[in-house]
Amino acid sequence: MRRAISNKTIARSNEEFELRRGPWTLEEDKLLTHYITFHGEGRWNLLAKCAGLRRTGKSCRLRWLNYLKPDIKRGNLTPKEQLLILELHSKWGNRWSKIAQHLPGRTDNEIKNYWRTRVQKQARQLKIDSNSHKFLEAIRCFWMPRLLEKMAQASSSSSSSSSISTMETQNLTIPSQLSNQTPINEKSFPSSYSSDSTQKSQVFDILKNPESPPAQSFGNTGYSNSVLDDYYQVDISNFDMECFNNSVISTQGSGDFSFSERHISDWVNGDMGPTFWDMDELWQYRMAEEVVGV
DNA sequence: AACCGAAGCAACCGCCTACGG
DNA sequence: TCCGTAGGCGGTTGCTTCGGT
Repeated sequence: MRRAISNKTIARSNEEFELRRGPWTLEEDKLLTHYITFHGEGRWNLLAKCAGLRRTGKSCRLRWLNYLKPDIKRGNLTPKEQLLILELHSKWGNRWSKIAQHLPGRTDNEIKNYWRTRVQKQARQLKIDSNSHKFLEAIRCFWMPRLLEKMAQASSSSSSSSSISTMETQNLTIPSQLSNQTPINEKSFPSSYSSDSTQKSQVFDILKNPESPPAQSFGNTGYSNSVLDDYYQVDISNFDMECFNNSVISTQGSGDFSFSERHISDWVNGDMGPTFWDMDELWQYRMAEEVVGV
């Protein structure tokens, strides 16, 4: 009997110290949030013990930073956020946390997931290495222009003074440090991007100086209530590759891409091959033809 | 309605670095 | 200088959800 009780006690003791894994429960979230609210972050292992959580310190830290922290922004990435990710990734590569510093409310994990699920998916479908120059060039020439156009369109719909048409986006050149052939400068922005030079230069500053403190980045800091937010805060559900809708892109000269009147005309007349209402189809079709050279 | 594959994402793992003793 | 620990980061895994058949 004594031995039975002893074994039971030992078993319970082991159970008590056994670390939990897997999805967090509501109760655990409450414990962690409550503890941090009153005691602050840091000393994660100690925090886990004191809060009564059977989790590793690492696990607690991750849960807090990626999910529970009050300023975490949920929902789809806006076009401007996507653009910034593309731009910063071209500069820094997989430095997710560094990139995340410039997207207030977004976590490195979220950005990493976005890159892997959305961006790398396209590379896989095209059978090209997502780290290759070819793919980076494709992003610069195809994806980014569409994001810019989408943002401009959104701004034009909210502001009667600035309008943008597809035709106006001809010869669009994307600011990027990805390629040396396209040095970043303020003139790189389409003229139709904004009639307000102040707005244009603010966007330019962020892309040009990503090293600047996050406080000067997008979102609710620095430029809070700035034109940037009014200008680019677009809530477009599931917006990413569908940004290519209606777009027709051609190659010109030394690898620079621009919208061409001829292709627009072709598109209007329905001579553009696959139905371009399907984004993946468009992407694969045009990329295979223009970039991969198939 | 059931099944299945793909996509999305939360969580974990392992490695690296910084720091204090 | 070495060692142990904590924290941070990028890569990977696996569960859940969604959409198609």
